[in-house]
Amino acid sequence: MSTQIPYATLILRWYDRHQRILPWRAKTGTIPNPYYVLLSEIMLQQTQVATVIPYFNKFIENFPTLNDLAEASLEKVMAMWTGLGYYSRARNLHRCAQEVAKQSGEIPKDYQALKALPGIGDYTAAAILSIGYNQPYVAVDGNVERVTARLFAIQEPLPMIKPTLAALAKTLNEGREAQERAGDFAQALFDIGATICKPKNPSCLICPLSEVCKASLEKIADILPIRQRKAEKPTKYGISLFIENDKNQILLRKRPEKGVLAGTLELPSSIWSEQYISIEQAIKETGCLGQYQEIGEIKHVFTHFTLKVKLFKLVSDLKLTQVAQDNMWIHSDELNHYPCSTLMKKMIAYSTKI
DNA sequence: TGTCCACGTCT
DNA sequence: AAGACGTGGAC
Repeated sequence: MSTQIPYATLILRWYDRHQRILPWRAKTGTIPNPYYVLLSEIMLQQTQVATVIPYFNKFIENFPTLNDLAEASLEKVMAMWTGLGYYSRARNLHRCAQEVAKQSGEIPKDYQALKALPGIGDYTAAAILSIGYNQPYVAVDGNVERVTARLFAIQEPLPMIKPTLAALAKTLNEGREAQERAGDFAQALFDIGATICKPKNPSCLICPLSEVCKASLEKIADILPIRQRKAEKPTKYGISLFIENDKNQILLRKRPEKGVLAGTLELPSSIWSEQYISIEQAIKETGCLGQYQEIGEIKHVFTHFTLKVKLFKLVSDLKLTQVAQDNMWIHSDELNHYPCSTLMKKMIAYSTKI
């Protein structure tokens, strides 16, 4: 007969011996500073602890209280955020401080009120309530997701399984101990995720949960959580024609007002399709009759697809058919006066060098 | 040296 | 409601 020690007990026992010392963290037995918690949690969004530490210290030196932050200029706040990335966090943080200062001056103790503040979403609201106010919320971030997926050996892929993982994570603090030590419990989960249950090479041998962790027992911890391989972006193919006259002007035309690179200038080009078409067909499509020589291939990555374009250069006289009526001749130096995509600049620069 | 990617919030 | 945000770390 075996009795199962609750997860929360194992986690808290470990935390009492192995917790990290962090500048925003309250010393054991002391009341946390909710402003420190809020500031650190905003900084920790998408950013690692080691990166955040010097920024947090600098902010606390300059803005010891939330009121100081609210009264500071946005410029100063932005300047101090420099290098930390995701700058909308800094703008939102500043607005958040101002809203709190304007209201009660106290950071809300209520989930909905917190979420209504700029820059605070599900995760951060739960983190502030648990760590800052010792309320039994489970803040589910990527670390907690990973710990949960391993603890229960969840093999379905993210992001599909995200809601299930969040629901499971929220069962971890059941029991009197974790309810009473909500802040410690939340931070304990983060510490385990960061120092033991790492994304790669998890240290199951020294993990307080190893004997109850399904993934560890099945020796599959290192492959969890499984992520959906994001759909490969399709590749499209096109042919573009580089045509220069004796005044060093380049033949360009305007793309349609809708769709990719709407309304920008382009080299006369075939439609981008699933595979390369022949140069003869591209000539017919564009209406730019003549002899061409292939000069290279340009690769360009859009959000939704990768584009490969074969570049051809005109090596004979040009004869335009009616299809080509809208074409215009532009000198490459004048190009800046027209809307022209990076892709086209790339292609023109390449062609000009040849 | 570049390329890929993290996974919280906002729009 | 998919995509943008921006840095640093992994390969």
